[in-house]
Amino acid sequence: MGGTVVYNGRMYEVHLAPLDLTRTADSGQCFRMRMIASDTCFIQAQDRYVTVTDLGGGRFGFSCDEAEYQARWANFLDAGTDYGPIHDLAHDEYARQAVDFARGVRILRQDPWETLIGFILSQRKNIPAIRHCVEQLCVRFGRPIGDGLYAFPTPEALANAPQEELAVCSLGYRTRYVSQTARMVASGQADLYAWRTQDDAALESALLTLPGVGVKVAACVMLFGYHRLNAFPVDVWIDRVMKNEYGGGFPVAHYAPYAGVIQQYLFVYARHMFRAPKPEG
DNA sequence: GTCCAGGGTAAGC
DNA sequence: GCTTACCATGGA
Repeated sequence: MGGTVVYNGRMYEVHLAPLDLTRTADSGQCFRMRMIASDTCFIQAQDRYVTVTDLGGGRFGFSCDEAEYQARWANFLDAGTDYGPIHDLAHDEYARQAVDFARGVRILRQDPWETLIGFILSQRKNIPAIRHCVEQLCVRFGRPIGDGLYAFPTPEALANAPQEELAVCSLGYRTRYVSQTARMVASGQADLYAWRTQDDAALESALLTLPGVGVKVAACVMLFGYHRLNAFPVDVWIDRVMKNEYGGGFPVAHYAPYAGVIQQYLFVYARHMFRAPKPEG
């Protein structure tokens, strides 16, 4: 824990609003993004890493040059999307509260393979446990990229890993899911990048053919790995919100084609409310 | 020590 | 089609 924090002396400054580093890092969509100070987060994705500091006033400092920011991190943080019109869709009191609380959370554009493995691991685990598993996989099977850091493992690396070595990463019964899915991807039987051209329904069907991927994990991979903003994952938290606040039927269609974004705000808000319940509530 | 976690699967109805 | 037990592990 703690890990290595790298400041390489470079700093590229950019305006990016709204962006809430803390709530995005803790939003359960990315397991290699974490706060390392109250205003600074450390992001690892595939074989790259960066430190981002909130400078105030919507300005952020990236520990890289402009070329790398433009080539990688602007896209990762979905800098090109205007979230304002999505926020305006909130049409009931609870949704408005969720948007107000979580409006700085962005839907990150993560790599499909990395997202797929992360969410296969996620089943019946809490977020800190998922982070631990992902980090173990990187350390044990990822390529060293300097400064004590490791890339996310390739499909080939996980496909060739003995299951007993995978199990050391606390994967539990998910070990065979990871192993089998990695083999399908490494062999080309499942071409995650070709699937980018499929429509939502076809993409979901393709994801559901992978071992350890059901409708919920498929929705998470679609939303966070393919940026399909209408994908609507229902986990235990969203299930509670739908039952407690919406009588069991959330108006998903009202938010099309951005239902997944609202879902993410509801997820972040619900977890916050559970941790910090209202006085007298 | 207990309860729970960004669920999937297979068996049973 | 819809329920239900079972799955391993660690965090809170």
